[in-house]
Amino acid sequence: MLSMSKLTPDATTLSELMIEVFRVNGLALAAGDRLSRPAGLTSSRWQVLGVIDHGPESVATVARTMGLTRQTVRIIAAALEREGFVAYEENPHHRTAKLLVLTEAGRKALRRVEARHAGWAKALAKCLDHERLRVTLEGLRQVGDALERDASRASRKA
Amino acid sequence: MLSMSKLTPDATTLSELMIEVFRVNGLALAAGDRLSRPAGLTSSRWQVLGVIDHGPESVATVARTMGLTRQTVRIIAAALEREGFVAYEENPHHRTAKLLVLTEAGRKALRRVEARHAGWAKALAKCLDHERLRVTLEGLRQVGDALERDASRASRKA
DNA sequence: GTCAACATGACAGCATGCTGTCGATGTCGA
DNA sequence: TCGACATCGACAGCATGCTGTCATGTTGAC
Repeated sequence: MLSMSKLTPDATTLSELMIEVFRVNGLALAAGDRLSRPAGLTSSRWQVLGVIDHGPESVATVARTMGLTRQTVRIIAAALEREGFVAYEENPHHRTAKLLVLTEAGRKALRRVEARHAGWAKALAKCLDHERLRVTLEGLRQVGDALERDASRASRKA
Repeated sequence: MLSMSKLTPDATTLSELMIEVFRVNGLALAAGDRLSRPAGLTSSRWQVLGVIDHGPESVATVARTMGLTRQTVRIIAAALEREGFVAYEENPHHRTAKLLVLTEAGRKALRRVEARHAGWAKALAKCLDHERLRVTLEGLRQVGDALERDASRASRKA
């Protein structure tokens, strides 16, 4: 995605935007890991805990919520269970599809990460202009929507 | 990165921005794969070819240029060599550090992807307002810079 | 009630990124 | 010239995502 020879100015700006998206994506993932590490978590594990904080859920449901595959969540859940952050609970509606539920340690870790995250986001936002942030978010959403239309068009053709 | 309870409005906007960055990142990667697949490539492989299009380079140099590790590029290069897109060339300045060089097939594949990419970016940019795109890029860069400062601050503390 | 879809969890295998380590090779200063 | 240091390619091992496949469970149409 880097070579930009023979592109129109608009297309060049778009390509530069993509590169910046890649950069911010990497930095944000690193920040998430940094925030969750002190609680013994990673970004993905923190996110799983966040999903089941609202109530016990099956692996498949968590996967759908997070936009990951069942298999991926299954691995994350196994790790979280091994480390005592979640437990498997019998599901009254399904014999084999057990429910993931937060343990006390899991809840405590989640609260800790959430507190760190809140402080971090607040401090970071203070360095940025709120109106500009809003405009950027809006623009990024338009780009995302355009990309999504493009993707669905491509998948229809294939 | 999803739970946003107890966040200030600024911090909430920032978090939503991150989520949108994740989304666009995924969509852009998928688009890159879609563009390069017809030429028998993936995003990473295309990018490696783009780097050595300017001239033969060692694995380590390509890695630095792309922001990946030597090991990762070594694997990609091995695949590209296996499939005939690149070849290893003797390096006059270093006996063991051979240079990656495009083969004719590699150059042809690269040109093909670049053409597809140019058309794709042009069509996509047409659906978007250029000025808005510029503002979004600018805003994203500020966020990226802030994240980078935050990361280097954190690494200094650790 | 039965049988065909569908949902779920588990397993194998793959892709692509990382780190840590090693030995070979280059480079530069004393 | 020689020795410390940096660089390079290679290997092992890990993390985290994916797909494909399978057996089992659940549900709904008939």
